[in-house]
Amino acid sequence: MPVGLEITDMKKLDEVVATRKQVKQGQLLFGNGDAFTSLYAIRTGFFKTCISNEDGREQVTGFQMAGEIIGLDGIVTDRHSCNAVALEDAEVCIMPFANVEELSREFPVLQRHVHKIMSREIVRENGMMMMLGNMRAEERLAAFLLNLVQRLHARGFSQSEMILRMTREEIGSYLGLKLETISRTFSKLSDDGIIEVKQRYVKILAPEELRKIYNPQPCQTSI
Amino acid sequence: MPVGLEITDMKKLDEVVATRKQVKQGQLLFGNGDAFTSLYAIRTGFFKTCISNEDGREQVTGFQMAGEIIGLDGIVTDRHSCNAVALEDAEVCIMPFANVEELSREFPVLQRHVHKIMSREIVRENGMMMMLGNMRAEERLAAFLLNLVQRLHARGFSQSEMILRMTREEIGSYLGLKLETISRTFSKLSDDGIIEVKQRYVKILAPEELRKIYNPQPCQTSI
DNA sequence: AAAAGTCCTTGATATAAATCAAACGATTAG
DNA sequence: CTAATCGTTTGATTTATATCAAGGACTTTT
Repeated sequence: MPVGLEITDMKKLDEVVATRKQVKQGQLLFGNGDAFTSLYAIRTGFFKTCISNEDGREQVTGFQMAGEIIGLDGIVTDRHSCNAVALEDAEVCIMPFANVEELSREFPVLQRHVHKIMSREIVRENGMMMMLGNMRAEERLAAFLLNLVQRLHARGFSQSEMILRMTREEIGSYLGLKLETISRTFSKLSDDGIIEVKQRYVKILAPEELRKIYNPQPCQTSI
Repeated sequence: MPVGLEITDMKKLDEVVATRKQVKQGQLLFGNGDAFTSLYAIRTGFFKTCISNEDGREQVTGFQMAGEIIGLDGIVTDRHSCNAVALEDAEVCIMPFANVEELSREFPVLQRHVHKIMSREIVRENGMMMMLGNMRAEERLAAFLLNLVQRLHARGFSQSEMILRMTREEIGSYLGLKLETISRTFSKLSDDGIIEVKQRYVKILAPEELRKIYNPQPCQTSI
Protein backbone atom coordinates (compact mmCIF):
# COMPACT_ATOMS: atom_id res chain seq x y z
CA MET A 1 0.00 0.00 0.00
CA PRO A 2 1.63 3.16 -1.18
CA VAL A 3 1.44 6.14 1.10
CA GLY A 4 1.89 9.83 0.47
CA LEU A 5 1.81 12.95 2.51
CA GLU A 6 -1.21 14.41 0.83
CA ILE A 7 -1.57 16.90 3.65
CA THR A 8 -0.02 19.66 1.56
CA ASP A 9 -2.33 19.05 -1.38
CA MET A 10 -4.83 21.62 -0.22
CA LYS A 11 -2.35 24.44 0.09
CA LYS A 12 -1.22 24.25 -3.52
CA LEU A 13 -4.77 23.96 -4.73
CA ASP A 14 -6.12 26.79 -2.59
CA GLU A 15 -6.33 29.06 -5.59
CA VAL A 16 -8.80 26.91 -7.47
CA VAL A 17 -11.18 26.49 -4.60
CA ALA A 18 -14.49 28.07 -5.34
CA THR A 19 -16.71 27.15 -2.41
CA ARG A 20 -16.99 24.81 0.48
CA LYS A 21 -19.62 22.26 1.22
CA GLN A 22 -20.74 20.44 4.32
CA VAL A 23 -21.57 16.76 4.09
CA LYS A 24 -23.36 15.10 6.98
CA GLN A 25 -22.44 11.60 8.11
CA GLY A 26 -24.04 9.05 5.83
CA GLN A 27 -24.67 11.52 3.01
CA LEU A 28 -23.40 11.27 -0.54
CA LEU A 29 -20.93 13.85 -1.79
CA PHE A 30 -21.50 12.46 -5.27
CA GLY A 31 -22.96 9.24 -6.62
CA ASN A 32 -22.59 6.85 -9.49
CA GLY A 33 -24.03 8.44 -12.63
CA ASP A 34 -23.86 12.03 -11.36
CA ALA A 35 -22.49 14.58 -13.80
CA PHE A 36 -18.83 15.30 -13.14
CA THR A 37 -18.03 18.94 -12.60
CA SER A 38 -15.54 19.16 -9.78
CA LEU A 39 -12.87 17.53 -7.75
CA TYR A 40 -13.21 17.73 -3.99
CA ALA A 41 -10.47 18.36 -1.46
CA ILE A 42 -11.44 17.03 1.94
CA ARG A 43 -10.98 19.66 4.65
CA THR A 44 -12.37 17.71 7.57
CA GLY A 45 -14.06 14.36 8.00
CA PHE A 46 -13.70 10.94 6.51
CA PHE A 47 -15.12 9.39 3.33
CA LYS A 48 -15.44 6.06 1.62
CA THR A 49 -15.76 5.58 -2.12
CA CYS A 50 -17.52 2.49 -3.42
CA ILE A 51 -18.84 0.95 -6.59
CA SER A 52 -21.61 -1.56 -6.99
CA ASN A 53 -22.42 -4.29 -9.43
CA GLU A 54 -25.56 -4.89 -11.43
CA ASP A 55 -26.35 -7.66 -8.98
CA GLY A 56 -25.86 -5.48 -5.93
CA ARG A 57 -22.42 -6.54 -4.75
CA GLU A 58 -20.56 -3.60 -3.33
CA GLN A 59 -16.82 -2.89 -3.34
CA VAL A 60 -15.30 -0.14 -1.22
CA THR A 61 -12.51 1.28 -3.39
CA GLY A 62 -10.98 3.63 -0.85
CA PHE A 63 -11.14 5.55 2.42
CA GLN A 64 -10.19 9.21 2.25
CA MET A 65 -9.32 11.72 4.92
CA ALA A 66 -8.40 15.42 5.27
CA GLY A 67 -6.13 16.71 2.53
CA GLU A 68 -7.01 13.99 0.05
CA ILE A 69 -8.73 14.54 -3.28
CA ILE A 70 -11.79 12.66 -4.51
CA GLY A 71 -13.70 12.69 -7.76
CA LEU A 72 -10.97 11.71 -10.25
CA ASP A 73 -13.11 8.79 -11.46
CA GLY A 74 -15.49 11.25 -13.13
CA ILE A 75 -13.04 12.80 -15.60
CA VAL A 76 -13.01 10.05 -18.20
CA THR A 77 -16.75 9.90 -18.94
CA ASP A 78 -17.89 13.22 -17.43
CA ARG A 79 -19.95 11.14 -15.01
CA HIS A 80 -18.97 9.73 -11.67
CA SER A 81 -18.64 5.97 -11.56
CA CYS A 82 -18.62 5.57 -7.79
CA ASN A 83 -20.37 6.80 -4.67
CA ALA A 84 -18.54 9.03 -2.20
CA VAL A 85 -20.12 8.71 1.26
CA ALA A 86 -19.18 10.70 4.36
CA LEU A 87 -18.42 8.34 7.26
CA GLU A 88 -18.49 11.29 9.64
CA ASP A 89 -19.63 14.90 9.30
CA ALA A 90 -17.30 16.44 6.77
CA GLU A 91 -16.39 19.57 4.91
CA VAL A 92 -14.93 19.67 1.41
CA CYS A 93 -13.61 22.32 -0.93
CA ILE A 94 -15.28 22.20 -4.31
CA MET A 95 -12.74 22.61 -7.09
CA PRO A 96 -14.51 23.01 -10.43
CA PHE A 97 -12.46 20.92 -12.81
CA ALA A 98 -12.56 23.58 -15.52
CA ASN A 99 -10.77 25.90 -13.09
CA VAL A 100 -8.26 23.23 -12.22
CA GLU A 101 -7.45 22.72 -15.89
CA GLU A 102 -7.28 26.41 -16.65
CA LEU A 103 -4.94 27.18 -13.79
CA SER A 104 -2.89 24.06 -14.59
CA ARG A 105 -2.17 25.50 -18.01
CA GLU A 106 -1.00 28.68 -16.37
CA PHE A 107 1.04 27.20 -13.53
CA PRO A 108 3.29 24.26 -14.36
CA VAL A 109 3.73 23.52 -10.67
CA LEU A 110 -0.01 23.04 -10.26
CA GLN A 111 -0.12 20.98 -13.46
CA ARG A 112 2.56 18.67 -12.15
CA HIS A 113 0.76 18.48 -8.83
CA VAL A 114 -2.49 17.36 -10.45
CA HIS A 115 -0.64 14.74 -12.47
CA LYS A 116 1.05 13.41 -9.36
CA ILE A 117 -2.27 13.12 -7.52
CA MET A 118 -3.68 11.02 -10.34
CA SER A 119 -0.54 8.91 -10.66
CA ARG A 120 -0.52 8.34 -6.89
CA GLU A 121 -4.04 7.00 -7.11
CA ILE A 122 -3.03 4.65 -9.92
CA VAL A 123 -0.08 3.36 -7.90
CA ARG A 124 -2.25 2.96 -4.79
CA GLU A 125 -4.71 0.86 -6.75
CA ASN A 126 -1.85 -1.24 -8.14
CA GLY A 127 -0.97 -1.97 -4.53
CA MET A 128 -4.57 -2.89 -3.81
CA MET A 129 -4.50 -5.36 -6.68
CA MET A 130 -1.47 -6.99 -5.09
CA MET A 131 -3.29 -7.17 -1.76
CA LEU A 132 -6.51 -8.55 -3.19
CA GLY A 133 -4.79 -10.94 -5.57
CA ASN A 134 -1.98 -12.32 -3.44
CA MET A 135 -2.31 -11.70 0.27
CA ARG A 136 -3.93 -13.59 3.09
CA ALA A 137 -6.48 -12.05 5.45
CA GLU A 138 -3.96 -11.30 8.19
CA GLU A 139 -1.58 -9.62 5.75
CA ARG A 140 -4.35 -7.50 4.29
CA LEU A 141 -5.53 -6.29 7.67
CA ALA A 142 -1.96 -5.58 8.81
CA ALA A 143 -1.33 -3.52 5.66
CA PHE A 144 -4.62 -1.71 6.15
CA LEU A 145 -3.92 -0.77 9.76
CA LEU A 146 -0.35 0.34 9.03
CA ASN A 147 -1.48 2.48 6.12
CA LEU A 148 -4.29 4.06 8.11
CA VAL A 149 -2.19 4.91 11.16
CA GLN A 150 0.60 6.23 8.94
CA ARG A 151 -1.78 8.63 7.21
CA LEU A 152 -3.27 9.72 10.53
CA HIS A 153 0.21 10.25 11.99
CA ALA A 154 1.12 12.45 8.98
CA ARG A 155 -1.84 14.60 10.05
CA GLY A 156 -0.63 15.02 13.61
CA PHE A 157 -2.44 12.14 15.27
CA SER A 158 -0.94 9.29 17.25
CA GLN A 159 1.26 6.81 15.45
CA SER A 160 -0.12 3.94 17.47
CA GLU A 161 -3.75 4.63 18.37
CA MET A 162 -6.80 5.35 16.26
CA ILE A 163 -10.56 5.32 16.17
CA LEU A 164 -11.84 3.56 13.09
CA ARG A 165 -14.44 5.47 11.17
CA MET A 166 -15.75 2.45 9.29
CA THR A 167 -17.55 -0.77 10.21
CA ARG A 168 -16.06 -4.26 9.98
CA GLU A 169 -18.21 -4.78 6.93
CA GLU A 170 -16.71 -1.75 5.18
CA ILE A 171 -13.18 -2.84 6.03
CA GLY A 172 -14.06 -6.28 4.70
CA SER A 173 -15.46 -4.89 1.48
CA TYR A 174 -12.30 -2.84 0.98
CA LEU A 175 -10.05 -5.82 1.67
CA GLY A 176 -12.08 -8.40 -0.24
CA LEU A 177 -13.10 -10.27 2.94
CA LYS A 178 -16.29 -10.83 4.91
CA LEU A 179 -16.98 -8.97 8.13
CA GLU A 180 -16.65 -12.16 10.19
CA THR A 181 -13.15 -12.68 8.82
CA ILE A 182 -12.21 -9.10 9.74
CA SER A 183 -13.52 -9.66 13.24
CA ARG A 184 -11.69 -12.97 13.63
CA THR A 185 -8.46 -11.48 12.30
CA PHE A 186 -8.71 -8.56 14.74
CA SER A 187 -9.17 -11.11 17.52
CA LYS A 188 -6.17 -13.12 16.31
CA LEU A 189 -3.90 -10.06 16.22
CA SER A 190 -5.18 -9.11 19.64
CA ASP A 191 -4.59 -12.62 21.07
CA ASP A 192 -1.04 -12.45 19.68
CA GLY A 193 -0.46 -9.21 21.58
CA ILE A 194 0.18 -7.26 18.40
CA ILE A 195 -2.76 -4.90 18.70
CA GLU A 196 -5.36 -3.93 21.26
CA VAL A 197 -8.91 -3.71 19.92
CA LYS A 198 -12.03 -2.48 21.59
CA GLN A 199 -14.76 -1.94 19.03
CA ARG A 200 -13.64 1.00 16.86
CA TYR A 201 -10.60 1.75 19.01
CA VAL A 202 -7.36 0.15 17.83
CA LYS A 203 -3.91 0.45 19.38
CA ILE A 204 -0.85 -0.95 17.69
CA LEU A 205 1.27 -2.55 20.41
CA ALA A 206 3.93 -4.16 18.21
CA PRO A 207 4.31 -2.23 14.96
CA GLU A 208 7.33 -4.32 13.93
CA GLU A 209 5.33 -7.53 14.26
CA LEU A 210 2.60 -6.00 12.17
CA ARG A 211 5.12 -5.02 9.51
CA LYS A 212 6.51 -8.56 9.56
CA ILE A 213 3.06 -9.96 8.88
CA TYR A 214 2.66 -7.56 5.98
CA ASN A 215 6.12 -8.39 4.58
CA PRO A 216 6.75 -11.96 5.59
CA GLN A 217 10.32 -13.08 5.19
CA PRO A 218 10.73 -15.38 2.19
CA CYS A 219 11.42 -18.94 3.27
CA GLN A 220 15.12 -19.64 3.48
CA THR A 221 15.93 -22.19 0.78
CA SER A 222 19.06 -24.30 1.18
CA ILE A 223 21.97 -23.05 -0.98
CA MET B 1 -14.17 -4.15 -16.34
CA PRO B 2 -14.39 -0.77 -17.96
CA VAL B 3 -13.51 -0.57 -21.61
CA GLY B 4 -12.51 2.30 -23.82
CA LEU B 5 -11.64 2.81 -27.42
CA GLU B 6 -8.08 3.81 -26.80
CA ILE B 7 -7.29 3.29 -30.48
CA THR B 8 -7.48 7.02 -31.15
CA ASP B 9 -5.10 7.90 -28.34
CA MET B 10 -2.09 7.81 -30.58
CA LYS B 11 -3.42 10.22 -33.15
CA LYS B 12 -4.00 13.02 -30.72
CA LEU B 13 -0.68 12.48 -29.09
CA ASP B 14 1.26 12.26 -32.35
CA GLU B 15 2.71 15.69 -31.85
CA VAL B 16 4.51 14.83 -28.65
CA VAL B 17 6.14 11.72 -29.98
CA ALA B 18 9.86 12.06 -30.10
CA THR B 19 11.16 8.67 -31.19
CA ARG B 20 10.15 5.09 -31.50
CA LYS B 21 11.60 2.09 -29.83
CA GLN B 22 11.55 -1.60 -30.58
CA VAL B 23 11.06 -4.01 -27.68
CA LYS B 24 11.71 -7.70 -28.27
CA GLN B 25 9.46 -10.33 -26.76
CA GLY B 26 10.37 -10.89 -23.14
CA GLN B 27 12.26 -7.60 -22.81
CA LEU B 28 11.52 -4.82 -20.33
CA LEU B 29 10.34 -1.48 -21.65
CA PHE B 30 10.89 -0.10 -18.16
CA GLY B 31 11.32 -1.66 -14.77
CA ASN B 32 10.57 -1.00 -11.13
CA GLY B 33 12.93 1.68 -9.84
CA ASP B 34 13.85 3.07 -13.26
CA ALA B 35 13.84 6.84 -13.56
CA PHE B 36 10.61 8.10 -15.07
CA THR B 37 11.08 10.27 -18.12
CA SER B 38 8.41 9.29 -20.61
CA LEU B 39 5.05 7.80 -21.30
CA TYR B 40 4.88 5.16 -24.00
CA ALA B 41 2.18 4.74 -26.63
CA ILE B 42 2.10 1.19 -27.91
CA ARG B 43 2.20 1.09 -31.72
CA THR B 44 2.36 -2.66 -32.17
CA GLY B 45 2.68 -5.63 -29.87
CA PHE B 46 1.38 -6.58 -26.49
CA PHE B 47 2.63 -5.81 -22.97
CA LYS B 48 2.02 -6.80 -19.40
CA THR B 49 2.71 -4.59 -16.41
CA CYS B 50 3.45 -6.21 -13.08
CA ILE B 51 4.61 -5.40 -9.59
CA SER B 52 6.37 -7.66 -7.12
CA ASN B 53 6.54 -7.92 -3.40
CA GLU B 54 9.54 -8.01 -1.11
CA ASP B 55 8.90 -11.73 -0.77
CA GLY B 56 8.74 -12.33 -4.50
CA ARG B 57 5.01 -12.60 -5.10
CA GLU B 58 4.10 -11.12 -8.44
CA GLN B 59 0.92 -9.37 -9.47
CA VAL B 60 0.14 -8.61 -13.11
CA THR B 61 -1.61 -5.23 -13.00
CA GLY B 62 -2.57 -5.01 -16.66
CA PHE B 63 -2.26 -6.18 -20.25
CA GLN B 64 -1.84 -3.44 -22.85
CA MET B 65 -2.17 -3.44 -26.61
CA ALA B 66 -1.79 -1.07 -29.57
CA GLY B 67 -3.02 2.44 -28.90
CA GLU B 68 -2.78 2.18 -25.14
CA ILE B 69 -0.49 4.25 -22.93
CA ILE B 70 1.86 2.87 -20.31
CA GLY B 71 4.14 4.50 -17.78
CA LEU B 72 1.64 6.59 -15.76
CA ASP B 73 2.79 4.89 -12.56
CA GLY B 74 6.11 6.75 -12.75
CA ILE B 75 4.76 10.30 -12.48
CA VAL B 76 4.16 10.43 -8.75
CA THR B 77 7.67 9.52 -7.56
CA ASP B 78 9.68 10.15 -10.76
CA ARG B 79 10.48 6.43 -10.69
CA HIS B 80 8.57 3.57 -12.18
CA SER B 81 6.93 1.27 -9.67
CA CYS B 82 6.20 -1.61 -12.02
CA ASN B 83 7.78 -3.65 -14.79
CA ALA B 84 6.50 -3.36 -18.36
CA VAL B 85 7.32 -6.53 -20.29
CA ALA B 86 6.70 -7.14 -23.99
CA LEU B 87 4.71 -10.38 -24.47
CA GLU B 88 5.46 -10.23 -28.21
CA ASP B 89 7.82 -8.16 -30.33
CA ALA B 90 6.59 -4.60 -29.98
CA GLU B 91 7.14 -1.03 -31.02
CA VAL B 92 6.34 1.98 -28.86
CA CYS B 93 6.39 5.74 -29.29
CA ILE B 94 8.40 7.44 -26.60
CA MET B 95 6.61 10.52 -25.33
CA PRO B 96 8.91 12.50 -23.02
CA PHE B 97 6.63 13.58 -20.22
CA ALA B 98 8.09 17.10 -20.17
CA ASN B 99 6.87 17.48 -23.76
CA VAL B 100 3.47 16.08 -22.86
CA GLU B 101 3.11 18.60 -20.07
CA GLU B 102 4.39 21.50 -22.16
CA LEU B 103 2.03 20.81 -25.04
CA SER B 104 -0.83 20.15 -22.61
CA ARG B 105 -0.44 23.68 -21.33
CA GLU B 106 -0.67 24.94 -24.88
CA PHE B 107 -3.52 22.76 -26.14
CA PRO B 108 -6.51 22.29 -23.83
CA VAL B 109 -7.73 19.39 -25.96
CA LEU B 110 -4.51 17.51 -25.36
CA GLN B 111 -4.64 18.42 -21.67
CA ARG B 112 -8.13 17.00 -21.36
CA HIS B 113 -7.04 13.92 -23.27
CA VAL B 114 -4.19 13.23 -20.87
CA HIS B 115 -6.49 13.66 -17.90
CA LYS B 116 -8.99 11.26 -19.41
CA ILE B 117 -6.31 8.62 -19.97
CA MET B 118 -5.31 8.80 -16.31
CA SER B 119 -8.91 8.81 -15.10
CA ARG B 120 -9.70 5.82 -17.33
CA GLU B 121 -6.87 3.90 -15.70
CA ILE B 122 -8.21 4.77 -12.24
CA VAL B 123 -11.69 3.58 -13.20
CA ARG B 124 -10.29 0.39 -14.76
CA GLU B 125 -8.46 -0.39 -11.54
CA ASN B 126 -11.62 0.26 -9.54
CA GLY B 127 -13.24 -2.43 -11.68
CA MET B 128 -10.34 -4.74 -10.99
CA MET B 129 -10.83 -4.25 -7.26
CA MET B 130 -14.45 -5.32 -7.70
CA MET B 131 -13.32 -8.42 -9.61
CA LEU B 132 -10.62 -9.38 -7.15
CA GLY B 133 -12.68 -8.60 -4.08
CA ASN B 134 -16.08 -9.97 -5.02
CA MET B 135 -16.14 -12.30 -8.00
CA ARG B 136 -15.72 -16.04 -8.40
CA ALA B 137 -13.18 -17.62 -10.73
CA GLU B 138 -15.67 -18.18 -13.55
CA GLU B 139 -16.92 -14.60 -13.39
CA ARG B 140 -13.38 -13.22 -13.43
CA LEU B 141 -12.38 -15.25 -16.46
CA ALA B 142 -15.60 -14.35 -18.30
CA ALA B 143 -14.99 -10.66 -17.65
CA PHE B 144 -11.38 -11.01 -18.75
CA LEU B 145 -12.25 -12.72 -22.04
CA LEU B 146 -15.05 -10.28 -22.84
CA ASN B 147 -12.81 -7.31 -22.15
CA LEU B 148 -9.96 -8.69 -24.22
CA VAL B 149 -12.06 -9.58 -27.24
CA GLN B 150 -13.84 -6.23 -27.05
CA ARG B 151 -10.55 -4.36 -27.18
CA LEU B 152 -9.30 -6.52 -30.04
CA HIS B 153 -12.53 -5.99 -31.93
CA ALA B 154 -12.14 -2.20 -31.53
CA ARG B 155 -8.82 -2.64 -33.31
CA GLY B 156 -10.34 -4.45 -36.27
CA PHE B 157 -9.93 -8.05 -35.16
CA SER B 158 -12.60 -10.67 -34.76
CA GLN B 159 -15.23 -10.19 -32.10
CA SER B 160 -15.27 -13.87 -31.30
CA GLU B 161 -11.80 -15.33 -31.84
CA MET B 162 -8.40 -14.48 -30.41
CA ILE B 163 -4.92 -15.74 -29.75
CA LEU B 164 -3.91 -15.13 -26.17
CA ARG B 165 -0.54 -13.49 -25.80
CA MET B 166 -0.10 -14.52 -22.18
CA THR B 167 0.29 -17.80 -20.26
CA ARG B 168 -2.28 -19.30 -17.91
CA GLU B 169 0.00 -18.24 -15.08
CA GLU B 170 -0.06 -14.60 -16.21
CA ILE B 171 -3.84 -14.64 -16.58
CA GLY B 172 -4.02 -16.16 -13.11
CA SER B 173 -1.77 -13.51 -11.64
CA TYR B 174 -3.90 -10.78 -13.20
CA LEU B 175 -7.13 -12.34 -11.92
CA GLY B 176 -5.86 -13.31 -8.48
CA LEU B 177 -6.05 -17.05 -9.22
CA LYS B 178 -3.60 -19.91 -9.72
CA LEU B 179 -2.81 -21.26 -13.17
CA GLU B 180 -4.54 -24.56 -12.42
CA THR B 181 -7.74 -22.69 -11.63
CA ILE B 182 -7.49 -20.79 -14.92
CA SER B 183 -7.01 -24.06 -16.77
CA ARG B 184 -9.93 -25.74 -15.01
CA THR B 185 -12.17 -22.75 -15.61
CA PHE B 186 -11.28 -22.73 -19.31
CA SER B 187 -12.18 -26.42 -19.41
CA LYS B 188 -15.46 -25.77 -17.60
CA LEU B 189 -16.48 -23.00 -20.05
CA SER B 190 -15.47 -25.26 -22.90
CA ASP B 191 -17.47 -28.24 -21.54
CA ASP B 192 -20.47 -25.92 -21.21
CA GLY B 193 -20.15 -25.05 -24.90
CA ILE B 194 -19.58 -21.37 -24.14
CA ILE B 195 -16.09 -21.15 -25.56
CA GLU B 196 -13.73 -23.25 -27.63
CA VAL B 197 -10.17 -23.40 -26.31
CA LYS B 198 -7.09 -24.90 -27.89
CA GLN B 199 -4.00 -23.72 -26.06
CA ARG B 200 -3.70 -19.98 -26.74
CA TYR B 201 -6.56 -19.96 -29.24
CA VAL B 202 -9.94 -19.01 -27.79
CA LYS B 203 -13.24 -18.71 -29.60
CA ILE B 204 -16.32 -17.31 -27.91
CA LEU B 205 -19.25 -19.48 -29.00
CA ALA B 206 -21.94 -18.02 -26.75
CA PRO B 207 -21.14 -14.40 -25.89
CA GLU B 208 -24.50 -13.93 -24.17
CA GLU B 209 -23.85 -16.87 -21.86
CA LEU B 210 -20.46 -15.40 -21.04
CA ARG B 211 -22.05 -12.05 -20.25
CA LYS B 212 -24.59 -13.80 -18.02
CA ILE B 213 -21.77 -15.38 -16.05
CA TYR B 214 -20.13 -12.00 -15.64
CA ASN B 215 -23.40 -10.32 -14.62
CA PRO B 216 -25.39 -13.04 -12.93
CA GLN B 217 -29.04 -12.20 -12.45
CA PRO B 218 -29.79 -11.41 -8.83
CA CYS B 219 -31.84 -14.16 -7.24
CA GLN B 220 -35.55 -13.54 -7.59
CA THR B 221 -36.90 -12.89 -4.13
CA SER B 222 -40.57 -13.53 -3.42
CA ILE B 223 -42.91 -10.46 -3.61
C1' DA C 1 -34.97 2.35 32.36
C1' DA C 2 -36.62 -0.63 28.78
C1' DA C 3 -36.80 -1.59 23.95
C1' DA C 4 -35.03 -1.56 19.47
C1' DG C 5 -31.55 -1.28 16.27
C1' DT C 6 -26.67 -1.61 14.88
C1' DC C 7 -22.55 -3.52 15.00
C1' DC C 8 -19.50 -7.02 16.60
C1' DT C 9 -17.86 -11.59 18.20
C1' DT C 10 -17.56 -16.46 18.19
C1' DG C 11 -18.69 -21.32 16.95
C1' DA C 12 -19.92 -24.99 13.57
C1' DT C 13 -19.95 -26.27 8.98
C1' DA C 14 -19.50 -25.77 3.92
C1' DT C 15 -17.06 -24.58 -0.15
C1' DA C 16 -14.16 -22.48 -3.66
C1' DA C 17 -9.78 -22.34 -4.75
C1' DA C 18 -4.99 -23.71 -3.51
C1' DT C 19 -1.72 -27.15 -3.30
C1' DC C 20 0.51 -31.36 -4.49
C1' DA C 21 1.27 -34.58 -8.02
C1' DA C 22 1.49 -36.71 -12.44
C1' DA C 23 1.11 -36.90 -17.18
C1' DC C 24 0.45 -34.77 -21.67
C1' DG C 25 1.28 -31.60 -25.68
C1' DA C 26 3.86 -28.29 -28.10
C1' DT C 27 8.05 -26.19 -29.09
C1' DT C 28 13.17 -25.83 -29.06
C1' DA C 29 17.81 -27.67 -28.81
C1' DG C 30 21.08 -31.03 -29.80
C1' DC D 1 14.90 -37.89 -34.78
C1' DT D 2 15.29 -37.68 -29.86
C1' DA D 3 15.73 -35.31 -25.77
C1' DA D 4 14.71 -31.49 -23.11
C1' DT D 5 11.98 -27.69 -21.79
C1' DC D 6 7.97 -25.13 -21.08
C1' DG D 7 3.24 -24.64 -20.70
C1' DT D 8 -1.07 -27.02 -19.93
C1' DT D 9 -4.45 -30.31 -18.23
C1' DT D 10 -6.47 -33.20 -14.85
C1' DG D 11 -6.98 -35.72 -10.41
C1' DA D 12 -6.67 -36.07 -5.25
C1' DT D 13 -6.39 -33.65 -1.17
C1' DT D 14 -5.95 -29.64 1.85
C1' DT D 15 -6.95 -25.15 3.49
C1' DA D 16 -8.40 -20.43 4.03
C1' DT D 17 -12.29 -18.08 3.99
C1' DA D 18 -17.35 -17.95 3.40
C1' DT D 19 -21.61 -19.06 5.19
C1' DC D 20 -24.97 -19.99 8.66
C1' DA D 21 -26.29 -19.24 13.27
C1' DA D 22 -26.60 -17.38 17.85
C1' DG D 23 -25.61 -14.37 21.31
C1' DG D 24 -23.34 -10.10 23.19
C1' DA D 25 -22.18 -5.04 23.37
C1' DC D 26 -23.01 -0.61 22.49
C1' DT D 27 -26.13 3.33 20.92
C1' DT D 28 -30.40 5.51 20.17
C1' DT D 29 -35.18 5.97 20.92
C1' DT D 30 -39.12 6.00 23.65
